[in-house]
Amino acid sequence: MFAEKIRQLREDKQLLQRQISAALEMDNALYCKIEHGDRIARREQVIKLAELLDTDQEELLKLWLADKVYDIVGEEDGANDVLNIVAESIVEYRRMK
Amino acid sequence: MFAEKIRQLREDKQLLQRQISAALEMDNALYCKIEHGDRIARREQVIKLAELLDTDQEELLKLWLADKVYDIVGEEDGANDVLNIVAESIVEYRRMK
DNA sequence: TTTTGACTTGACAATACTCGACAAATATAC
DNA sequence: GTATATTTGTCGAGTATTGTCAAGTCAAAA
Repeated sequence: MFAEKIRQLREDKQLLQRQISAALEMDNALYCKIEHGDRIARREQVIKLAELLDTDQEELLKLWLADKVYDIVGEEDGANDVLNIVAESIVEYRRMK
Repeated sequence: MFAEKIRQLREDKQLLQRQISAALEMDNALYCKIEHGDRIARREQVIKLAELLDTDQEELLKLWLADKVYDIVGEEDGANDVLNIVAESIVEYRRMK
């Protein structure tokens, strides 16, 4: 998801991990893990990444969030029900505001 | 969501918070917070709760998970896109297995 | 109006997690 | 072979979460 995406983008731009990690001011080992999905980036890092990789920030953030959600429901049965409940309650909540 | 649900169920059964919290072996203050949504229960607690409240375990777990997902995407714009991405990737992943 | 019991809240302590750093291992190219 | 890029494991520091305690409100009973 997020991981594969940034790998792809990086390779498309022919950049090295260490170039990215330097720009993000993070240890290369850490960036490597992020690209593998072993670690989760922080929001600001994602934002900066979008810039570096020259891709849409919003879209990248969505993938990043999707990963986080997947971590919670991915293995669960009834995962889809859960997603529906959430979708539903978002609609409801936003109507109130 | 989860919070309101367990409160409702408890009241329906005419139980006191301290009866629940005793059965769950937790401080009553903590249970109170959970019932308010200030704190998140752990999985085993949810399972035990379903039993105590005489309700469907699966369903209660779904609400509990929904809360957690909501915590992640609730405030985000594009939340629905995120949910769709996740739903999609669940389908995909499960096909592979 | 005191008292009692149920519930709530805030501040703190104890735990559990995550991040980032570093070293070492593995791959890939030259 | 060397050199560079990537990957992996582990550890401490920092962060966040969970649980405890004491003090609080509120409503109904005495």
